[in-house]
Amino acid sequence: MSKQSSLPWITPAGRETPARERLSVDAIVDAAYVVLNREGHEKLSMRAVAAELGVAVSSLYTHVANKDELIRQIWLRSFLASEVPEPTSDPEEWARRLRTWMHSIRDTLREHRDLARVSAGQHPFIPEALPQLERIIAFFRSVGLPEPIIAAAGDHMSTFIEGYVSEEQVWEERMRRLTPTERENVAESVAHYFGDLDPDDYPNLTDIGPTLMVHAEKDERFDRGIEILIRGFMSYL
Amino acid sequence: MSKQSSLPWITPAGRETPARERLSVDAIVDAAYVVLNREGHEKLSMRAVAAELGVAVSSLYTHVANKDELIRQIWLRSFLASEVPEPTSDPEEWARRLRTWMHSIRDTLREHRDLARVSAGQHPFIPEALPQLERIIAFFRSVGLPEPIIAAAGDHMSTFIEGYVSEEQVWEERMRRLTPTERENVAESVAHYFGDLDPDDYPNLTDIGPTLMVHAEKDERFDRGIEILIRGFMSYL
DNA sequence: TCGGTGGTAGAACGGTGTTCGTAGACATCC
DNA sequence: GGATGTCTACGAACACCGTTCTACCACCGA
Repeated sequence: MSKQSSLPWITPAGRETPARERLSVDAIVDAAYVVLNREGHEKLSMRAVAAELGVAVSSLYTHVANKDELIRQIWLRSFLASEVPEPTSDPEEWARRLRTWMHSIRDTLREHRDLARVSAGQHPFIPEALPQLERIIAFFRSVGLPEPIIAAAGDHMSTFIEGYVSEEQVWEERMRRLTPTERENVAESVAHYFGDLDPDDYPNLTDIGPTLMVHAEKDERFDRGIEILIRGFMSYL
Repeated sequence: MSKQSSLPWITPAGRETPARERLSVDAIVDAAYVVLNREGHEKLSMRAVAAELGVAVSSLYTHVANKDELIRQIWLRSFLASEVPEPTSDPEEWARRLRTWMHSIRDTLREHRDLARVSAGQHPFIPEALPQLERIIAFFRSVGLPEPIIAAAGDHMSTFIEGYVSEEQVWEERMRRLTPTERENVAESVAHYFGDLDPDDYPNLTDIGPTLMVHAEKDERFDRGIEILIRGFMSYL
């Protein structure tokens, strides 16, 4: 870099690096993602992000109004990254594309620890998100869904996926705190938990209680969940 | 109270009230509800709850392990308060009861500011919640839903309602921050926001964008949302 | 009447988001 | 080339937060 007038192999006293590598919103969001992945959403603080960048906390506020806006930026990046499927008027093909789209959203939320919890409650009405929103509406419209349903469909989809992944990660967090031997016996202790109930008091729970909690075949549950939604959507065609 | 051995009309020096009104989990949860309603979830702190009770912060910790447990207690009270409908095998009647149940859950969440946000992500598997859970399963079973669907149905229902009410209240919060004149023009500015878009770039958004955002007829949106869900459920009968 | 017990309280610790004034690097103009 | 002004990183500080520790003190049973 030619920022310094002194010769490059002579560093000015008291200054290790040329420094003043300019910050940017992008760099800040990058760092926030790193912190989020490594430490989880509870540890995602302005100080942690600043430390990740090797920068003072107060410097962040030149580029980002506050923590809420930083979180909105994090959400925005993942929202824009999602590949909205191409429109189609064939219901079967439409449902197939919707399914794989929902899977891909779930997967990106899964990849980044706690991104789901951070994303929940964000609205896609800010200007930067409009092109993506346009594509989403185009897709929902293409199969011939009535307009009032389209508005509900998008919300429904995102709240379901975010809620699902959040819950999944809460569960994983809880598992992470267990000892290895405890972890192995989870299925067993779940069975006991419901098995010990008095069948007279809890006829239904003793019956199907365990299936409520078994998160082993997680993907099955997700698939069943989105199938309920898709059937609901398709009933309006 | 007969806690003092001294005569009741003689108060010991330096002590205005008999004091030492014993704390309890119930009293703490009461106070937490008051704070939540009055100040919102961001202001719900251990210190605020303690102040509401006129008590030291540290005193709370003899009755409640930490803030997470306090929140779980708050959620538990609202969970137990919900009146689960009676089972029925008539699909039409079943759907009707499910609808009114979901309405009532939404209403209690609405009543207490930010209760929805606080409730999200709680699991009904703690022992105190089991009787209620038993009733819920009994209801879902009664119409003949397949077992794998039942597990998904409960989750689906609660994440939808919680997500819906949270979003609604975020919107209201935003409105609360506006000046009265701004508030009057919200519908207008929404129309402008989407109307100013180039129809060539955003054919779908200019068409139905406004219907996405109009929260005036909120209840309609909620009803459409739960109808999608119920149709999805019923498709498995 | 005397201990022991258990709930209360105050102070403190380490963390948080945010604000403010300062100081320095850069680009621009004279 | 030198002065000017703008932009931005920075350190310190403020007002909070959840939680812990220790001392105190009212009550209970002996």
